[in-house]
Amino acid sequence: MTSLSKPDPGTSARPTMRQVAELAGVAVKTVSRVINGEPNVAPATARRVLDAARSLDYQPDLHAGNLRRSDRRTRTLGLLVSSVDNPFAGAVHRAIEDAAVGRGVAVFASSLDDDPDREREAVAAFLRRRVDGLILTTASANQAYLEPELRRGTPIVFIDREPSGVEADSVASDNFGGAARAAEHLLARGHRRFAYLGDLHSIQTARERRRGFLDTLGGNGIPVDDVPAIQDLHDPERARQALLRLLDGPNPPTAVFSSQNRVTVGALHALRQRGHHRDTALVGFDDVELADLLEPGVTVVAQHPEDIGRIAAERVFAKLDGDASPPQRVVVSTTLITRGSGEIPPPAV
Amino acid sequence: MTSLSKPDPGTSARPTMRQVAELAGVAVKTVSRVINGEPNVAPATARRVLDAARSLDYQPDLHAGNLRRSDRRTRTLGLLVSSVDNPFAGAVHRAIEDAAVGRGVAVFASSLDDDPDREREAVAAFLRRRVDGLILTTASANQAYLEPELRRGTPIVFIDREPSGVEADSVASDNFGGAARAAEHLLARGHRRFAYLGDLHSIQTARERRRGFLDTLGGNGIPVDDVPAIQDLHDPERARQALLRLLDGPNPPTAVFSSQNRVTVGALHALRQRGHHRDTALVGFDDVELADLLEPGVTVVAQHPEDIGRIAAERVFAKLDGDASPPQRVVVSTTLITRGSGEIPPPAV
DNA sequence: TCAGGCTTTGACAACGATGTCACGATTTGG
DNA sequence: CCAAATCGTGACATCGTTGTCAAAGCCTGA
Repeated sequence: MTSLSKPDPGTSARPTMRQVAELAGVAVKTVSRVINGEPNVAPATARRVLDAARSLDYQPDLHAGNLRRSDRRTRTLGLLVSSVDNPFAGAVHRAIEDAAVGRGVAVFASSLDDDPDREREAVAAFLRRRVDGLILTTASANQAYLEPELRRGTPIVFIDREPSGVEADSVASDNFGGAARAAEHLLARGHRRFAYLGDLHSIQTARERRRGFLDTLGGNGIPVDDVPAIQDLHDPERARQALLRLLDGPNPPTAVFSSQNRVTVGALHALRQRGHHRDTALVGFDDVELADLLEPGVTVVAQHPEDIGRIAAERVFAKLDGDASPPQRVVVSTTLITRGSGEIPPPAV
Repeated sequence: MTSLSKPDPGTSARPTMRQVAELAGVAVKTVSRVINGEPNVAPATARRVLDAARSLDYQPDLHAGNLRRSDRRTRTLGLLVSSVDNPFAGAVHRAIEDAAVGRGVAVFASSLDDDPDREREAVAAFLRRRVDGLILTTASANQAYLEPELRRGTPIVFIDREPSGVEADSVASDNFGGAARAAEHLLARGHRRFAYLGDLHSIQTARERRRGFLDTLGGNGIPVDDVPAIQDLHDPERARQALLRLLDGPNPPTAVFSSQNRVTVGALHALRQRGHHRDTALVGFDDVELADLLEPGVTVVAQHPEDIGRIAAERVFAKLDGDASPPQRVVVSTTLITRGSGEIPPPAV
C-alpha cells in the first residue's frame, strides 16, 4: 500500500522562502522583509507571512542569506584549543560562548592535541566555513600562514600562547611571573633541591613557565644546571612516571613545580604512590578541581580562564565592530593559592 | 600620504573562484573541478589552477558550494550540552569530535544551562546554519517541536537524557541501574539512614537516578518516605549547603548518594567541612577527577562519556549514510569504582 | 483636485559555487 | 582512414537569500 513513485512519505522537504511566500500569497522579498524585521510591511501582511512561516516550520538559511548580504557575517566563531575536555579549555570555551550568545554568534570548537598539522587543517576547515573570527591556542612554532587571512580583516586572537611570525592580538596568563612566584614561594620555605615538570618544549607557554621558574631559582643562588627539568610531559601518565624516576633517583627533589594541570595530576599520583605527598612540596601551574580537598591541599598558581576567554571574545567582537587598533598582548595575572602542598618545608638535615 | 579613494591598503579582498580562474586562465568550472578533485582535468591545467589558488591563498566557500551541491551537506554538526565546562560534557564532546574529524565534519557546541528556552534558541541557531545533525542533551520536558525537523530527515540523537514527546535515537547511561547499584552497595555495608542529593527534578536522568536509588532502598525494607531526597541541586554550592543542613539535623544520614558530578563535589566539601568524611559513606554518580587521591577515595558509579559521545556520533553518521532503521535507545552501562568512601560502614550503635 | 510624498510591494540581478550539457579535440578500433 | 568513443573544457542555469530599483496605492495639503 505504500506509494512507489513518491519519495518516502515520512520525509518532507525543507521549506524555503518561496514556499512561505506562496502560502502567504506574497513575493519572496516580502517574506525576507518580515523575517528580518525590516520596516514598511503592512501589519496584516506581516501576520500572514509569520503564520505561513510557522505553519511550515520555516527556518531561514543563514548561509544563503549571507552570500548576498552586504556585511558578509556568518555569525560564527572558531575556537581552537588543545583539547575540549581539558578543564582549562572548557572554562575558556564557556566564557567565549557567554560573550557570543548575546550577539547571536555560534561557536565552533576544535581540539588540536598540540599538533601543528592538525592546527592547519582545523583552521582551514573553519575558514572554509567563513567564521567571522578565530580564537586560537596555537600548536605551531610559527603562524605566518595566517598572514593573508589577517590582511583580509579576519580577527584572530591568540589565547594561552602568544603568536610568532605574525602580528596578532593575544590574551594569556602571566606565565613567567606565575612560575617565578611559585619558585619564590618554594625558596622562601628553604628548599634547595627542586624539580621542574614541564609540558612540550614546542609550546611557548611551557617555555615561559620553565624560564620563570628556573631563572628565579638561578637568581637566588640555585645552580640551575643541577635542577632536573623534565619536559615534553603531555599527559598525567608520563608526568607520573617522570616524577617517580626522580623520586627513586639518587638525589630526590624536596620541592616540585608542575607546569600544567595534566602534569600536576600525574605528579600528585606519583607523590602519593611513593608516600611522599606529605614531605615533598608541590606547586602546580593552573588549578585542579578538588585540589582543596586533598591532604595536603594542592598549592597552585591559578589562572583565570574565564577572563582569558571573555577578553579574547571581546577583542574579536571589537575588531568586527571596526576597532582598528594595533595588535595588543593582554597579560592576565595569576593567583597563588596556598593550600598546603606548597608550604611543606624541606626535611631537617 | 595615504590614499583616500582606495580601501584600506592593509586590507585585501577574499579571493573567489573567479579570481583563481582568471589568474590560471581557465573557466571557474575548471577551478571547481580541480579544487574538488574531479576527474578529467589535464595535469598541466590542474597544476596551473593549484598554483593560482595557492598564490591567492584561496579557500573555497563551503556554504556557497553547498547551496548548489546535490547532497546539501554542510559537514557540520551541532552539540548541545548543559555546559561545555562540565567534565562529563567535555569528554562527550571530545569523543564526538574524534568521530567527526575523519569525515571532515566540524562541531558547533552550545551550553544550555538546562534552560528549555535556551535549548529552543540554540537548536534554532544551529538549524538556521543547516547543521547536518544534532546531538542534544535536552533541557526541556517535551521535544515535540523537533518533529518537523526529524521528518525532514535531520538526524537528531539525544544523549544523557531520553526524548519525550518525539521518537528519536538516544544514548544514555544506565541511570536507574547505576543508582540501584549504589544503593545495593551501601545497603550491603549495613547502612539504614540514607540521603539522596539530586539534580533538577525536571531532568529525566535525575529522576531515573532518584528512582533507581529509592526503589532499591524501598525494595530492601527501608521506609523511603523517611529518606531525605533533596532535589534541584544544580551546582556544588547548593549541594554543599543542602548536605550541611542534613548533617546538622536531628537524624543525620550515615550514607549519602550524590547523583551528579557537581553535586558530588559539593557533598565532599560539606562532609569535609563537618569532619564527617571518614565516618559518613558517600557514593557519587559520575566520576570526578582526583577522586582516587582524596582520603578516603571517592567511590563512584562511573559513566563512560567517551562511549556515549562516540556512539551518538556514529548514529548520526549512520543516518546520514542512509540508515533508515527505527529510533533506538542505546543504554551504556555504568561501572562501580570502589575507592573507600562508599565502603565506610555505619557507626556501631 | 491634483502634485508630491510616503508606504507597500514585487521583479530582477547578484552572491560563490556546482550540475548539466554541449562542443571541439584527441584517441581508439576495425 | 574514418566512425565512434573518450577527454578536456566552458557557457549557463541554479541553489536560497537580500540589495536595488521601480511601480502602484494611499495620503497630504495647497
